Amino acid sequence: MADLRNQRTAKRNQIIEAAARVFARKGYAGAVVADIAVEACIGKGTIYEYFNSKEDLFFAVFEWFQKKTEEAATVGIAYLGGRAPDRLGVLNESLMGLWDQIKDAFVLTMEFWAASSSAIMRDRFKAAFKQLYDNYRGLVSSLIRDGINSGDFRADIHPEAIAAALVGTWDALFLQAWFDDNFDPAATAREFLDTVLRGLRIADSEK
Amino acid sequence: MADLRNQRTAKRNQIIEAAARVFARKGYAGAVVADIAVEACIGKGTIYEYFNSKEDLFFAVFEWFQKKTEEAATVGIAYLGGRAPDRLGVLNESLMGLWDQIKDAFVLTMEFWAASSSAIMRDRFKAAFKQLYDNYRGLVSSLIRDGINSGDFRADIHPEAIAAALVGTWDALFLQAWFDDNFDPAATAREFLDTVLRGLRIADSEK
DNA sequence: AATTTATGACTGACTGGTCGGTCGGTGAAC
DNA sequence: GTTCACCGACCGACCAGTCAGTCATAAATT
Repeated sequence: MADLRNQRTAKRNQIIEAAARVFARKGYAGAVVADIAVEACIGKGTIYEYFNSKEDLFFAVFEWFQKKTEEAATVGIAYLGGRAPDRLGVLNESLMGLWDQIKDAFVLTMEFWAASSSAIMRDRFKAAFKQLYDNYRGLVSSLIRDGINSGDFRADIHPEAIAAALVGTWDALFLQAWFDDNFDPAATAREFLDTVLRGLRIADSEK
Repeated sequence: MADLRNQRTAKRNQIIEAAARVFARKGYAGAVVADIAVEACIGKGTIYEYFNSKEDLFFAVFEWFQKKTEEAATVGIAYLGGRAPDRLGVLNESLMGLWDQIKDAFVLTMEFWAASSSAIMRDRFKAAFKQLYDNYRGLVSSLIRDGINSGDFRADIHPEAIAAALVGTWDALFLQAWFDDNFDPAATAREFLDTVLRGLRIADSEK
C-alpha cells in the first residue's frame, strides 16, 4: 500500500523532471506533451493519469523547481552562526554560487514569470510568486533586523525595503547573466553587497 | 512619395500599437493574429503586407516598446545638472515614478524575457536585451564615475558592478510590484538608494 | 496448485479544434 | 487600363486531450 503510494509519487516525479527538461528546452508553448512522454520513457496517455492537463503539469514543475531552489538557497545559511553582515555575505555567496548549476534551468524561471502574465495561468502563478518573494524577503529582512538589534546596522533603515531590493538584485543579476555570457553575477553581487553593507553599518561618527 | 512613405510607417505603427495591446492582454502564444487585425481595424491579410510573420511583428513591438521606455527613462535626467548623488536620486525617482503608467504594459516585458528563452526567438531577443542592459549600465556607471571624479564617491568601487546591480534592482522591484499589488516600488527604491548612496560616499573618517 | 476473474496502470492512434499564413479577388487612385 | 493596398475565406499543419484496448499482477475460486 505504502509501496504503491511511493511507486506512484516516484513516477510522478519522473514525469515532472522529464517535463522540466523539455520545458527548459522548448518553453511552455513550444513543448509538446508527446515529447515529454518520450523524455519520461512512458506513453503519452500515462501523463494524463497523473496530471489533468499540460498546464497542471507545468504548475507541478514550478512547485518542484521552487522547492529545489529554496532548499539549495537556504542550506548555506540555515545553521550558520556569525554576525548579521557576515551571514548576509554568506547568503550572497551561496546564492550567486548556484549560477553555474542553475544557468541551464534559468529559462524555466523566465517561463514561470511569463506564465504569471498569461491570462489563463495568471492567478495560480501570481499567488505562488507572491508567496515565494514574501518568503525570501522575510528571510533577509529578519537577518537585517538581527543586525539592527545587535548594533551592527543603523536603526533608521527599513529592513523590508532593503530586503526586497536585495532579493530583487539577486534575481536581476541572474537575468543579466543570462543575457550576457561575459557577465559575472557572483563578482558583481560581492562588490555591490560590500557597498550596501557599508551603507547599512553605523558610521564611525555616529558611534 | 515622402507622403506615401509616411502613410506606410503610420499604418505600420498602427499595427504595432494594436499588437502591443493584444500581446499585453493575451501574451504571445495566446494572441491570435486575427485579433490583432481587429484591434488595428484592418484585415488580417494586411498585417502580412507589413510583417513577414507573427514573430517579426512581436519583435517590432519589442523594439517599439524599448524605444518608448528608453525615452521615458532618459528624459528625466538628460538635461539635469547637480552632483552625481542627486542625479542618481532623480533617475531613481523618474524611473520608479513610471510604474503606474507602465504597470499594464509590464506583462510585455515578461513576455519579452520569455521570448529570449524560447529556442526559436532566442537569438534576436537575447542580443537585443544584452544591448539594452549595456546601455542602461553604461548610463548609470558613467554617472557613478562622475561621482568618483568629483570626489562624492569612494574611488575603490567598481562603477560597472554598482550600475549593473542598481539597474537590476529597478527591474526586479517592478517584478515584485507586479506580483504584489500592495508593494510600493518607488518607496522601496528610495529607501534602498539612500543606503546605497551612504555606502558609496566617502566616510567622514576618510576625508 | 491451477485456473479464472478483477483491477488498474499503461498505451498510442485518433479527433476536433485552432491558428498562422496564403492567394485570388476587389475597388480606389491615378 | 494599370497599379497596388487591402481583404478575408480558405488551407493544411499541428497538437491537447480522449478512449478503446492491452497486459501484468493480484485476488478469488475451484
